[in-house]
Amino acid sequence: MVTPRSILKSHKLRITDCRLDIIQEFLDRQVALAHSDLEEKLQNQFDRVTIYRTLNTFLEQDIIHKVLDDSGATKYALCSFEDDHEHDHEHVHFKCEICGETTCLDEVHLPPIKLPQGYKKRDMSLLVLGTCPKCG
Amino acid sequence: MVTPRSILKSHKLRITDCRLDIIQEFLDRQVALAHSDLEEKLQNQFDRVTIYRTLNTFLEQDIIHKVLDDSGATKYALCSFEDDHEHDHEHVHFKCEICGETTCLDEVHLPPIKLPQGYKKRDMSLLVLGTCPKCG
DNA sequence: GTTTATGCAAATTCTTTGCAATACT
DNA sequence: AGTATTGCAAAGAATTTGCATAAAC
Repeated sequence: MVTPRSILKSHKLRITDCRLDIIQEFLDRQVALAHSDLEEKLQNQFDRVTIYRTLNTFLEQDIIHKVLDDSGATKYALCSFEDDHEHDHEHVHFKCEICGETTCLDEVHLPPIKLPQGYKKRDMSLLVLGTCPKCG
Repeated sequence: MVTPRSILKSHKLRITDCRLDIIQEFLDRQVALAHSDLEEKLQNQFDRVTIYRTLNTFLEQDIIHKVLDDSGATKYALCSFEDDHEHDHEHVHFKCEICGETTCLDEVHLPPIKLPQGYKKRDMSLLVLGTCPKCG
């Protein structure tokens, strides 16, 4: 079972309240979160800087990844730990233009893409913009 | 033929040096550019603020579009004026992890994607990360 | 006890806004 | 001439850095 604690332990990171709370937040809401979302949620519990540093630590450790966003804001989401076998490097996200939420569509898989001569692919991210079920 | 001048005219925008130079820069280099790239290139010719405003004007007029980037920097690229028929709302970009350049892969087309129940798509952007022909 | 994370202050970078001067049509 | 754009100064976000204190192992 995946818990904030187990995630930190498996990455050999110290267990602190801020880290636990941030991971918990990602687990609870299955959407991509920006620094500002976390700051708002964990209001006054942790310093703004600590949240930045925590996010950067998690990025380095591949606990979270950046989610592309058209608005300019940097958003993050948990890397999926289910299919951990080889970190599948394929991200499909949906951003609702009404509520602004970005969700990971883990169940959607990208068909193979043919790239022009000479290009070598290592990772792919698809961002779909539109209307989500809640807002539709 | 597409020239900086013709682009501005067809969008009913006034013809100014800054606008001409920025469009020219996009035409010359077929890559996505960040504000900082333009600032560097047009060094001391125009104010930083003017470049920001020009980019925003072009965005509103659909002369350029934002290109997703994993680095956090906002990048822009010209909208393709060839297949102008209905602004096809499908963007495929390739970012080389070695030289950092992002290019539009106009020749690559996304196969139709099946979204889960309730999601309605309006636009899609694919970012492929890897190695480009020059760096490969 | 040693190492690492946190909080606070402050520095940097990125982006927007207001307003007078300038350039475009 | 009338309107939109530019440059400059300044304000406001977003993000990073340094250092002493506090917490984790």
